[in-house]
Amino acid sequence: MSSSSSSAKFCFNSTCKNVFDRPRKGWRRRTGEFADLCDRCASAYEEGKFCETFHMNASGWRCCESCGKQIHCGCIVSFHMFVLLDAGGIECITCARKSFILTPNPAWPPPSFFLPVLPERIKDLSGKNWCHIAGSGPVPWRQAPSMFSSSSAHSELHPRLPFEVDRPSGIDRLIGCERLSASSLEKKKVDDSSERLMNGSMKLGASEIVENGNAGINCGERTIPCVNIPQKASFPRNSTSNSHFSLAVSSTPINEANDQTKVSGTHVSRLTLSTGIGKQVTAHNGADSSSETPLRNGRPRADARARNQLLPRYWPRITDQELQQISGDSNSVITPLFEKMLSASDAGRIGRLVLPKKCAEAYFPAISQPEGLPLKVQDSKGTEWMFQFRFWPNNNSRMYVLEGVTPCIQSMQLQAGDIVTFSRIEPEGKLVMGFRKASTASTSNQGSETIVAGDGVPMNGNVSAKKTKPDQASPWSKDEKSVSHSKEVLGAKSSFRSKRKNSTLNSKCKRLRLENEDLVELQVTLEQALGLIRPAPNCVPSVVVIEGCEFEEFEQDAPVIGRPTIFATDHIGEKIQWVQCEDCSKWRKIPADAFLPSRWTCSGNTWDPERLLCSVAQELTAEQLEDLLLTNDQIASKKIKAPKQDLDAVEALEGLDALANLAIQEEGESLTSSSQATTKHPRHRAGCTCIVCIQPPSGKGPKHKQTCTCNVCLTVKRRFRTLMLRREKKQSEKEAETTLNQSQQHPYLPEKLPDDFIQLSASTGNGSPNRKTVSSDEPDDDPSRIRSSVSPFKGQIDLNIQPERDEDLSPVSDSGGMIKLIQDATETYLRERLSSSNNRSSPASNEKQLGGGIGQGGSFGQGIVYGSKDGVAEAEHSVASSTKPVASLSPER
DNA sequence: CCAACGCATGGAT
DNA sequence: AATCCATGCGTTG
Repeated sequence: MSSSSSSAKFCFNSTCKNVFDRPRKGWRRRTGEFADLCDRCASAYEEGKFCETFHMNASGWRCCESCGKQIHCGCIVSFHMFVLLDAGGIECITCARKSFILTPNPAWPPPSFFLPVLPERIKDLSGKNWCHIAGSGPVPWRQAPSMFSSSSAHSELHPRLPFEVDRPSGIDRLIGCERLSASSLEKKKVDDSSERLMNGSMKLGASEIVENGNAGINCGERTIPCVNIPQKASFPRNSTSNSHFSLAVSSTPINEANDQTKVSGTHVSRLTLSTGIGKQVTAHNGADSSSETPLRNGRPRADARARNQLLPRYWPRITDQELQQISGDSNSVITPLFEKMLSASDAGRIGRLVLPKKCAEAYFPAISQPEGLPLKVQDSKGTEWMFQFRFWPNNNSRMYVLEGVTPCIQSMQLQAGDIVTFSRIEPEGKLVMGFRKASTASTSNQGSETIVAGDGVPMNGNVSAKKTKPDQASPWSKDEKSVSHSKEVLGAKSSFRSKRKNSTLNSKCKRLRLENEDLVELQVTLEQALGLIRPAPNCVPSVVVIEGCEFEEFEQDAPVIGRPTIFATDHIGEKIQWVQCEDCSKWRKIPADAFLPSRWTCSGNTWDPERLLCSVAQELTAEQLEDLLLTNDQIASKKIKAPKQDLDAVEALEGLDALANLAIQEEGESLTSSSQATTKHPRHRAGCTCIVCIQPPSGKGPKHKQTCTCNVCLTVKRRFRTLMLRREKKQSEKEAETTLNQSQQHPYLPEKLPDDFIQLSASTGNGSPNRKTVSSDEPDDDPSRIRSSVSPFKGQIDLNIQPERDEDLSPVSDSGGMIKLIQDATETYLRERLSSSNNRSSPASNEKQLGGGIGQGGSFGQGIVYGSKDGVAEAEHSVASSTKPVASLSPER
């Protein structure tokens, strides 16, 4: 492998030139090879004293801004010893590690710069030539952009290297790569890389480009036509973002073994630690590529398999915390390999984790027999698990699975939507499995890994209470956010809708996998949305506490969307609201019963003519306002405490969520895509709560007796009624439209039970899923089928019915529980419905009130009810009512 | 009857 | 159009 170093018999240290018999490896040269040193120099290097020993008289010494320690900044030997500070100056790596400020530093060549992929002619630049560049003074900033370019291009082609630890957020990557160039990701590598660079890069001025002249040399003959790349240097977009890097990897020089992968990784890790370039590199991390393979002298197997790029969704985004967790205090080098969001079946009790083919082939042992191999994988706690790594033949291809993962998954308490990460500990090569809960909210100052999304309870969009997070209790109460919140909410909602319906908007959303940025957006907007939901005028929501969560139920009128306000009591004890003007952000006092349109300004302050103008000062002092907001936040944060600790509760809530989602799903769409962070499984809709999706691993769900009057059951019953009413409404509308009065349909019967409803019911109540009798596969529009199964005249709902089989009216196999519950609900519903048909009142009138009869929206006192046909209102309503069984009919289109 | 296994299917990319 | 992969489902023990 080494042309120069292996043949060299002299110490690479030009000031030494000792002759040695057995070279010891020193720093990594730009060629990717290592400087062969004599014992003495190698020792000095390993002790971090090389520059002190040999370069004391050289230029480029600077002091750490924190501890004052002197670092030889201009030297390749020491470049891993410091980071460049944004504000200028440097900080030694020790201090940087402490302060976690390893922000991207574009100054240094990318790791790839040093990797052994350079053409031979470039290798000749090593040694003193390089010293002239790097060792002669401060970091060559001017080279940065071009280096980045090559970095980007190159990193694209390399598996993720040990140092390449994403910031938890990964947002910049999303921006720079996944989001902006999503469409290009699957293209050929060259196009791909170029495009990514273009998209992900900060455009540089022409002068900078020119100044990057030598970048081209370095790029040389790489697969990526680097000539083009400097045009669009891939500068970290998020240079302003608060990123930091994992420092879990060792920054100390590591003696190299024969493993080139590790070698480069080790080297690079130093590099990254010192420069932060890694973050930029991670913008394309993990993307193995065929083009790297022949160039690298890495482990043959990995290279041979790392022929194809991993899909971005498998790129490891392991966080520093995770890495540190994995690596512990050791100096192990962690190589994040890939990650995967658990699908329902992955997390299910089958115990098979489907591995992305390319990942499996790239990073796991080669297997030729379907039986595969036992694979030892260590989790982050150090527990070792033995899985069977195997494959099935599939369409002339293979499908790789990891079998026997259930215990591990359970021990990690993972569920669909959570993410498992696979890393490798070097040099042992041990596989480590980490995980990241989908619900892991953003930590501290780092963008969000994912905002609550996967585990459903809060983010299913079903909590209509004024859900807020303690730390963000009132997003709309903050000026900067309140400016556009109302528009944003509606816009975001419709945007989600669009994403779900129109895959052309964002192809990545086809799988309903929300990228981090979306999630951030979602968090904000949903929060805002929840803040916007108001009981309809004259409607007092009943508050139900379910498993510690407080829900508002809108039994009569669906909640409506309006301007968020803060309810308070004024000094004379009168109940009031405070509302913020969208234009001037001043807070105005309005009556407690006032309902405002989502966009409200002072000019709408009809209650206080003196404060009709934005120019008029607000009544509240800053202090009062602060108190108000604080109080509001506290109240809000009290409202929802997701009982995550209680699995049963979660499951129960998920059940409710499922029911809640029905209304949406009926329409074939859902706002709850946020809850479905996992890949949507093709035969189920988003938010699917079928057996596979929601069953607890053990298959044992919470059981409810027939007579159970717990909140869950009651709510389910109510929900069912709502569902029936909606169905009925739909049906009657259909009838009205077609003016086919001879419809054979019993007007009070739903055409069918939504599939998911059946599934949920069966699974929730039965606890012993039987997928053969619970089918959601085929949309069945034949009313007669399910109708028969829910026929009140049979007094039973056969939740096990197969929609395909009319004759399947077998009695419920369920032991009672939820099915009975639904049965009761059905009866109740029918009873009520029959009586109300005599004096037609509630549902219809509600509907009229809400939808204005035509469904085009109407006004409510001071407020505005968004029309039902714009889709948004419906969506909002769905969100609002999702945990609130809505007895009234919501406007349907 | 049930769970596990392993292939087939079909939606998504 | 090809491939991937989530998961359905028939088969087997």
